[in-house]
Amino acid sequence: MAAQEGTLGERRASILKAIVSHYVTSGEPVGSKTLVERYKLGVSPATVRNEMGWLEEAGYIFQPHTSAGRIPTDAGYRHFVDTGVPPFRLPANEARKIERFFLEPRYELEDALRQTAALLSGITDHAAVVFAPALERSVVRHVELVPLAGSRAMVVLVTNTGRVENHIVGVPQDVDEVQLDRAAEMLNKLIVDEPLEKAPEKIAAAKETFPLELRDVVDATCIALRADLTHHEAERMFLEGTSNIVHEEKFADLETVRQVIGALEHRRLLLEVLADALSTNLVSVRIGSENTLEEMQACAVITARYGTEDQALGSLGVVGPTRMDYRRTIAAVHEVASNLGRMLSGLGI
Amino acid sequence: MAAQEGTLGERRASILKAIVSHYVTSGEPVGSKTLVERYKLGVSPATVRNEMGWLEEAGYIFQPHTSAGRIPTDAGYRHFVDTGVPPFRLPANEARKIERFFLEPRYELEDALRQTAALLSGITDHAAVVFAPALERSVVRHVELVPLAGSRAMVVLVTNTGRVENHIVGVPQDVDEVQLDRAAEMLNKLIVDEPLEKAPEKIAAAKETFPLELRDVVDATCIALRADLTHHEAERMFLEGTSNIVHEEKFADLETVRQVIGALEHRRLLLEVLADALSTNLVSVRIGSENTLEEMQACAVITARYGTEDQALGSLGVVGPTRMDYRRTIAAVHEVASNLGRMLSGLGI
DNA sequence: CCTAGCACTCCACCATAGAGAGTGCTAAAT
DNA sequence: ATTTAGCACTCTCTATGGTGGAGTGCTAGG
Repeated sequence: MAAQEGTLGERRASILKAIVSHYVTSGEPVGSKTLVERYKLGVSPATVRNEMGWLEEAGYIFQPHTSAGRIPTDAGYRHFVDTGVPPFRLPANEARKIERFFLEPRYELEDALRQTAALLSGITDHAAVVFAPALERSVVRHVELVPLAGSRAMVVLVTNTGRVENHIVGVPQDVDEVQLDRAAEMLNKLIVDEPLEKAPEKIAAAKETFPLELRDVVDATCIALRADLTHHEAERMFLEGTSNIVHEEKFADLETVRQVIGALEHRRLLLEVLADALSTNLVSVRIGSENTLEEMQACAVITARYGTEDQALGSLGVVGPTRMDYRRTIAAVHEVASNLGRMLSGLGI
Repeated sequence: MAAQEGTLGERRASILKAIVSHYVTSGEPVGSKTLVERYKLGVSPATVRNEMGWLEEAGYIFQPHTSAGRIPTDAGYRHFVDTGVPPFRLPANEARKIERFFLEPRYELEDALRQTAALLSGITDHAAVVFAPALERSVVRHVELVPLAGSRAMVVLVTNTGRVENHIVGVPQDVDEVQLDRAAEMLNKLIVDEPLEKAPEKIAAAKETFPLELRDVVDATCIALRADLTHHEAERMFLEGTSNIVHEEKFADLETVRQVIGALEHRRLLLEVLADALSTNLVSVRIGSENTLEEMQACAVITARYGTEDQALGSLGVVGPTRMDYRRTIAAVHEVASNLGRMLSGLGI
């Protein structure tokens, strides 16, 4: 029956846990009396008060002012998450909702990812973001050069992860459609089934084998691929449920809300926030001040990678107030991530 | 010197104009004294009061409570927009900002459109949305069938408007890559340079010319094209600057903010809001209750189409509080739209 | 080591009052 | 016939002070 308790005693741990649980749902600072009434702690309010004094000293909770109840600090939430989470499953109806969502047939990767973000947002009531499979380790499936008007062409790249990138390049006046086709054919021979990362160098190495008049086009394609690879990552994220940030009074003031929404819009920043989810195997939780991003210090960010056991395809997560139901949210993120991974591998991605 | 005055007298018109101007910048209900002090109306406060009484009767302004100043109604803003706008140009530095933005080289349509939305949002300080060129009247440039793992293939469609759509389809086990290539080649012969709208029927009509073993694939492609055409429009919009909705205290209460942001997230709704911009040639302004969408009745929506003189490619616009600087915003929307149109036609789109 | 009791602190709520802004009306002035 | 000055009135906003309640820390006793 002894719960994990970290470095606190068992009683202190359960008091802290009760404080977090209660505060998350009520939103009001919680006092000793409420605590013993609602949670079977088996001690008197006075004892609880003593322990709360200790917990405050240790930095797990704080008082907004003298003679108010206690509120968990970031460290308090952290302890709660680290010790209280494992044995939790989503309520059956939500689990089924997820399952059913991933059984629907999908025809478009972008669509599917955006809707996944919407699903996650809907289940958690927080803002949700999903990153498309990373290009770095993707394998080239196909390259196409499509002529456009005015001595331009479009380089279309298809990867094994279902991503389709396009890039407009200039082509010399005297290169016609037939020649473009030939260039594309040669390029395909060269880089199909190669990792995209390696593609540019492969092409560069084989440059001499291309007819002289096509070299400009090949150069441009090379640059295009490299650009897709580096610059473009931040654009392939799907953010849904921003309105949830405003929804609740869980965020103290409007200025905070503005900051958070502003930060969410900054794709590049958000990319960083979710980046390290790719390295951890399980669900990653960043609470308040644990976020390096200043605008996010009022938030908890919960992320997970999705993909196969051995290889991460991408990552997803939610952003909400530190005062959130961690157990539920973590379970939801985990569940959606693993379902998405399964679906994509079912699609042969 | 006589300003346009609509159906009101000249003096009433200029008083209304003064009220709108002042309220938009100050945010406070404006009274008769302030009015004569700041705007050279040449009459006494008492006279202004009389006229304000008339304007209130006529529904152009209202009092939040007895003995407060007046605030423009939607009809008041409407009158202001209809009479006060024509002679206005963006401040030079902003005009230059737009110009410079569109001189930068662009390689990717999606990128360009998203950044255009960000630009528009930055200039106007409102939420901005840009719709990609519509698919309906686009012309097919290229179709490609790329094999994926697990008896699936990806249909990649490139249009003359620079859009690249993709769609995953199932293919029979016994169809290999060579056959897919052949099918793609035949399809290209059939529908390249045709309007996308016509493509499915074209293919259906020529179905008999395809070898038996390819007909399933061709059918699937047909369905994919049709799906791209109909279902997918709402997904190709780029929304930026949502945080501006929260930014200002121009929106009365938080609930309104939540509603607006929620509506913005509903891509399908937003599509409708911007849809009729395609029909009007100039800038369209919808103020408050003029919006059919209930959640948007606290907003002004300003939209414009972009494209060539004779053909609209797509539309863009901003969403902000009814209390906005209409002249500036309208000028900005107009300017960005025409610049975007010019840029795209420069790209041969 | 726990608990009951108690004095203390501070917020949240309410009522009250006064200042200020702006109005509508009336009567005088142009 | 308009316009203006004057005035009483209304309503909000802010500050003020008082009260109740929740919650605490401390102390003394179990």
